[in-house]
Amino acid sequence: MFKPLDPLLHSQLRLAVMSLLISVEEAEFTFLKEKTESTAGNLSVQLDKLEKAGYIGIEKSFKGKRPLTTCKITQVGVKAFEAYVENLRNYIE
Amino acid sequence: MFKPLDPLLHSQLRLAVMSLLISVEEAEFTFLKEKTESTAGNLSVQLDKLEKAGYIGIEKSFKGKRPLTTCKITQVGVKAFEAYVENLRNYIE
DNA sequence: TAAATAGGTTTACATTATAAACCATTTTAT
DNA sequence: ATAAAATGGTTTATAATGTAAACCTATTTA
Repeated sequence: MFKPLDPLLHSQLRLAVMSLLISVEEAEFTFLKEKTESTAGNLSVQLDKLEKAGYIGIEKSFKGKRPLTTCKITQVGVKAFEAYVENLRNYIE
Repeated sequence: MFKPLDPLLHSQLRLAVMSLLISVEEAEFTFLKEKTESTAGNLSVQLDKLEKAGYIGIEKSFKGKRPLTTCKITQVGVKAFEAYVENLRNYIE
């Protein structure tokens, strides 16, 4: 009935990030920060967790002279997100 | 876009409890415990929080000689649950 | 009458989330 | 030239949260 909800995804900010990343090729740190209206610190920490879980990939480069962090959802991440949503439905429908 | 998710409802166990209570006249502690597969301690704590928020009402009585705790969702609780679900949709759809 | 069960509550602990503080560099203003 | 502000983040300290273990009272069973 109530399947466990992946704790990594059952977090407002991480869920918002995954929600953004699932519908886009890739996204920059600042884009995610604006869309989620989070602080940089919080976002940084949560992106790390998602990366360590293998849900997203993070690439660091430069845009001009400025550092640039680019995020991309992985196949593992897509699967996890879909499973989470599926499980969640049992709670809210 | 991403409206804040009521922290009181964005918790696996509390959400499961609310999900059960919303579709039933009232429910006993032991019923909720079985359906949610939670420990009694955890359930007790979470029910307290829901009650303090005014999302549920808790009545204590006796069934025969045994203590009986009965829970019932309030109108405030119903509203909060519906708002939560509505907000959540932006994250998962 | 001792032990097990029922129906919980309290509390201690571990995990988590969050923002404040920080860092390196770059741009703008003076 | 240089001080001040802005950019693009990361680290870390603290608060808040979730959870189960330990506990409690009463009842039933052996």
